[in-house]
Amino acid sequence: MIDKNSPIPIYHQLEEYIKSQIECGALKVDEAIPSEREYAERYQISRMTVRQAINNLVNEGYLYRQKGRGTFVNKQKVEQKLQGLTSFTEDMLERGMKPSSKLLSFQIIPADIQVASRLKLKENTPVYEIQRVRLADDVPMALETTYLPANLVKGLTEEIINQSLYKYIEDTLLLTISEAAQQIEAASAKEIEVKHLEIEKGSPVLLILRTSYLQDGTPFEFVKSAYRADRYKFVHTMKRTSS
Amino acid sequence: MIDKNSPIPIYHQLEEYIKSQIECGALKVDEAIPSEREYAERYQISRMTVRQAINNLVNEGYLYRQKGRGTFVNKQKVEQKLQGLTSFTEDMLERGMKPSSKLLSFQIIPADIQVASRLKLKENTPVYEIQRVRLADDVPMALETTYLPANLVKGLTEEIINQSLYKYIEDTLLLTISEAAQQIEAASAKEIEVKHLEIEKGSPVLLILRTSYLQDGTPFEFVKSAYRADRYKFVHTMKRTSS
DNA sequence: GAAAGATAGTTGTATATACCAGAGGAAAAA
DNA sequence: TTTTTCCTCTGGTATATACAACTATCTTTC
Repeated sequence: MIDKNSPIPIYHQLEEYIKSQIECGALKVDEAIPSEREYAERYQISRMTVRQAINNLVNEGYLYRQKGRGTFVNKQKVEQKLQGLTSFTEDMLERGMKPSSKLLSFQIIPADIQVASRLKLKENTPVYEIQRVRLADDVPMALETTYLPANLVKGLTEEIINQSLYKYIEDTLLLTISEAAQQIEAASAKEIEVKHLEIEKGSPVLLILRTSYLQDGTPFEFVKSAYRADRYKFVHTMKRTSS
Repeated sequence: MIDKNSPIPIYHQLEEYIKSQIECGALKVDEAIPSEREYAERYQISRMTVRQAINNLVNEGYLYRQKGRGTFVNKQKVEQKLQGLTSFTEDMLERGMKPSSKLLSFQIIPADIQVASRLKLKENTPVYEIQRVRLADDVPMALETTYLPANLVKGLTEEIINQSLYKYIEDTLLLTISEAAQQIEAASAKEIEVKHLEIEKGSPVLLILRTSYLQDGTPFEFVKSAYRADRYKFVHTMKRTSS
């Protein structure tokens, strides 16, 4: 279960293990999980390491502690899914469509002023540029250009981006995607968009500029997307913050 | 500053101290705070204790870490407020512009199929229809049509809607606005939008359809807005919900 | 039988130490 | 001058240990 020689931190392995135990029902709601000392003993790791794993799960709301009694499984939080930050792939699946991509270009280039500013990098810092036509049910839906700091996502290959970039970032690089700021506007299709989206010149497109951040606030992704206005609507929910 | 004999845990004392330093401006946004080792040395406490204090502040969003560089002060939550549900008036004030309106029509009409569906009413139920040109710094920004169930917001007058509708609903009718669902798309300006927004035929516009709900889930407002694409961008933030 | 005390188990706080990995600048080499 | 190497700073991970504070149970005492 716990592999000390793995490059994945022990506390993270334990976190995943406990989470899986909760999800498969081996640990039930309001039931005490094994004590910190027991985990330490069982897997021959330090109690402080166990604490680090449990602390994270407490912060994420999976567990709660009671001094002198133990640590218990929390009720699953009912997430409001609609407003979540999702990739194109996740978005399309949610809408019941089959997502696919056509890769136009994939290269490392020096960041121009806009990209550098969005990713909080110095100008000309190397970044991946990935340009794709995004398809839904095999019909062009959007023209998307993604920029990633080259030093953050080393070893990116065509294969990976054909799978799920977000999955790679979260599961392999072990980075935690936290939040994103989006800017949405309407525009007339430019030459390149006319060509790849198979629309007429002057047709309206929905432009979405997104900057995504890791938990520590580091920007890790800047995406420019141009969606076909006749095929795509952006949907989200908002809460009223009482003044 | 740090009292080892206090019954208050050391890490908590340090937390409060760092927070006060942020609030009084001694530590500025995006500025590095002293390193963990420096705090440990300065107050003769263990680095792990310092880490515990800083961890908590990171989890609460006061600080963010960057491996190899240091720990930095985060933007205050006030700057992260943009995501809230706001009226046009509040939105423009937030952007530093002067909002105003030109009332085009104000009447009670039977709900058509779209409006009835959005407000969860039967067709032909009476609703207020308010059509306005929204101006920012005296320049047309959007054409907006609002629908309100007549039985929910009785006694609506032109005066009230020239003030703040949200204020009236919350302060006078004592209804609590909870959340809204929005649908954002791009389109080409229609005849009526061309006329009132002073744009050319075929210009792109940003369409925003919003349904707002009270705390008990009752829809109380349906708004159709067409914004000038060259003057308005919709901005918001999203959180990543871990799968 | 009821109250008081001991006991064992839990999490909470704190220290000292060690090594790893990323970032950045200084020194050395080309 | 430009490139490379190295050193030192940073936070990240992990261990071992100790005692405090709280909870629940068992045991003794009244």
